[in-house]
Amino acid sequence: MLIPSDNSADSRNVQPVPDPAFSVALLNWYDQNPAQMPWRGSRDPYCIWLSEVMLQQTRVATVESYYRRFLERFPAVEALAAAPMDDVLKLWEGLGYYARARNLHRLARQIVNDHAGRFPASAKALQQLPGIGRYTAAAIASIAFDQTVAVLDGNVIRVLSRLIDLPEEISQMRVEQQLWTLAESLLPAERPGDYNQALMDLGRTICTPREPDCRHCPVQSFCQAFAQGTQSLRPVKKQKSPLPNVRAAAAILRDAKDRILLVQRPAEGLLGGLWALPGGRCEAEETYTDCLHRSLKQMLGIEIRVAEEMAATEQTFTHFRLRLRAFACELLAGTPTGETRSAWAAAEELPRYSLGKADRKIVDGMEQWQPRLFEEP
DNA sequence: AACACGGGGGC
DNA sequence: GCCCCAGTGTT
Repeated sequence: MLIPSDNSADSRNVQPVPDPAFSVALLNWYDQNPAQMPWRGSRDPYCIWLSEVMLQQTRVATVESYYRRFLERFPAVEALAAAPMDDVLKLWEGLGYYARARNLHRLARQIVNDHAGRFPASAKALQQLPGIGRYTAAAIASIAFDQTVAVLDGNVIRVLSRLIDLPEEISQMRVEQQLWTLAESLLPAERPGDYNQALMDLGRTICTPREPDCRHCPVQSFCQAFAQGTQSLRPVKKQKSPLPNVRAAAAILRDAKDRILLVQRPAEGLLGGLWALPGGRCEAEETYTDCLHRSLKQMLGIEIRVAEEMAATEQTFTHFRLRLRAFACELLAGTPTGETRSAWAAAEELPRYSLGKADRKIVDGMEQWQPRLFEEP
């Protein structure tokens, strides 16, 4: 047992006794069940950093192909620092949380310009860099630099909250702090990087959110939730409120050469820096047509006529549900001007632009809207 | 402490 | 449809 099994208020502040047998059992399992990933085995801080940023809130299976493409295009931090932001965002398209790509690019330039191309080795120094929080700093420091620092991510939270059968809701800062302390107390001095990865592998493959495979768990004998039969109840999470619905309208504007108008979204905020069909969110009670008139006048200073609806799509974001409708439009007056960067894109150029999923879906479907002017023979 | 920030995979 | 993912930054 790692800590007293009762979770009464009296025992809440009792520090767990680190049991060396725990890390030994975990590392043995790790050595005998190697999980293959493109970044596994590398000690290059650039590679570890890239993989860890991509893995933030993103599954291993999703990251693998992105990681390979990214490393092929930017083999070292100097190549990334020298690249235009648009290229970075294009490689990131579809991976989501685009602030990660912006911070990645910023950090690469910082490393090259201010740190002679070298990553700092300490978790504390790493955490000062953009896009690197406590988790990522500890992951890089332990894996690439063999520093004895603990990680705490979604996987580790699940494993540890089961290990001590934690009945409290985990989003509270006090509880999270308690889990960090527990993670640190369990961390062995030897092979901290492998140990951290072993803990995350365990959470990903054995100690899963639903129906954990406790029969094959290498640390089952240490697990209080297993002993109590409460593993499916841990960790305790706060229930989420229903998502609000957001309506948005997009304009399909074509010029004489049949190119369509794209705009670049503001660098910060939702889908920041990506390209998009011009348009925006509908205000309360506002019709889609009125929304297009308003937003295109505001963004680009142009007057349009809104014609027929060409496509509609739905997308669920973290905190709202988007209903996007796209309308064929006609340019009545003016030419795109103002703060918003815009471009007329020919069909064959569309793949070069970085678009969010909803816009990409609409643009990809365009070919079917009307017969091609030039059929293949 | 609460919220903004994407998209996909598994059931 | 719902959950949740190798989290971070802002307010």
